[in-house]
Amino acid sequence: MQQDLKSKKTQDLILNKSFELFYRKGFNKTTIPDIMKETSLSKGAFYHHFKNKKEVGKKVINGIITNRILNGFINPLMDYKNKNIPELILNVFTERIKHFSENEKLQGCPANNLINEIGCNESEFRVLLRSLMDNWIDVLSKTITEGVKAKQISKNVNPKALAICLIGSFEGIRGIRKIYDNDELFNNYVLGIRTYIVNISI
Amino acid sequence: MQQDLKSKKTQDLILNKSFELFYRKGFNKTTIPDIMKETSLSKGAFYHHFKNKKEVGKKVINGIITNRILNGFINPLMDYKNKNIPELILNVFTERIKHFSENEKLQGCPANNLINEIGCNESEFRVLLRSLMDNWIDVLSKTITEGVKAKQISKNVNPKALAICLIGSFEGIRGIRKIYDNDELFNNYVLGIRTYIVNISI
DNA sequence: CCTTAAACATACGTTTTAGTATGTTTAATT
DNA sequence: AATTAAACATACTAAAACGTATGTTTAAGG
Repeated sequence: MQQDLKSKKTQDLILNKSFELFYRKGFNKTTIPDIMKETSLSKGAFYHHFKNKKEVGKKVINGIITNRILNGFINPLMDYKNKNIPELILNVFTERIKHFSENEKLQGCPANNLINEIGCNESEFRVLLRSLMDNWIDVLSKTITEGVKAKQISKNVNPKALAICLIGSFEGIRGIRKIYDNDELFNNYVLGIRTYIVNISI
Repeated sequence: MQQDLKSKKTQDLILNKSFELFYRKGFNKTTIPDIMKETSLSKGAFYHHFKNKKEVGKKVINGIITNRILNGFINPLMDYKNKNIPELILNVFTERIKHFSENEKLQGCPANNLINEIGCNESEFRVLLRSLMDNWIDVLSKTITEGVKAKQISKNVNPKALAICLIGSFEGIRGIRKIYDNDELFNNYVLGIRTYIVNISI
């Protein structure tokens, strides 16, 4: 039984280090020797626990990356009761961005990086990333719908369209920010989104 | 003199095929043998004309990719005289997207792909891509400023903030679209941006 | 305690790629 | 026409990566 724990622990170690390298260097630039050097384990350990890099990639998406999006951006949208919804949305999409670490600013969004790097070339990754985005879009749409119902957001707003614009702009900006060294882009993004949200708020 | 022409022609051939492969497979996944197979030339030809893949990458960015953005998205913003500027912007950012080829839908934006794939890891690419984006942001900001001056856009709008939101959302959506197989995302994006533009128009 | 299997480590074979070096052809110059 | 240099082609080297095969250690179970 204790062996199971050890196995799980090394698998998690490999997955965590893999995530960090995928995030820092990209999936394609990361090699299995790269990963195992970070873990201080051998190549034998890697192939004992995983079939190949692709399997690791899928588990990183389904685990670490999905959880990051869930914890950071989806779950916070779900407890909208007794809250002003435009304010909640503004908080999730613009306040949060201000407190990103330097790494998160320079390295962008792990999910969006993967989508752009191998989006159209790996159908298995594609499916996983798509259901992640589908979920995000869905939850945000529903939150916006609640905002409309609560008469906090204009009835003219199409919830899914707004959701997609918010998520799209957020990911786009996090990508473009990678080629800059200061926060001007983020600051302007916050301003522009605030204007949008204010204009559709009641 | 005719030799110069031939040299230029093969260089262009290599650059064009490189662009296609970078666009389709990504920069890192594209090898020099890959490129030369497409040109039906030998590896000797490659190293006769270029130092390495990185040099090709820089020339592809500065040439083909920059020109695509210029022709498709920057220059159309520059002749705003006698035009309704909100309409012009809407046209550039939403009408254009509807007529993308299937490849352009599945493969996203070449510039944004590169930004996300190697944005923070290659300082020379970074500089080139940044000046491209700077130019885009600048031209769009100025066009929006003209719209404000012409009393077609609300004075409450910060031109640079709006420019960055428009470009960011556009690139973000083009990225996310890569994991989908239909136009629902694009259609919702168009709707959401239209709402934004309409709300700030006078 | 002894067996056995899991958890690794080490070594190796194969393939791929970058880059070089050298050969050959073509075209410009004298 | 002969020379020369550019425009390629071919062959090769070295390094790196993937994946495997086989060894060794550790821990669980009878």
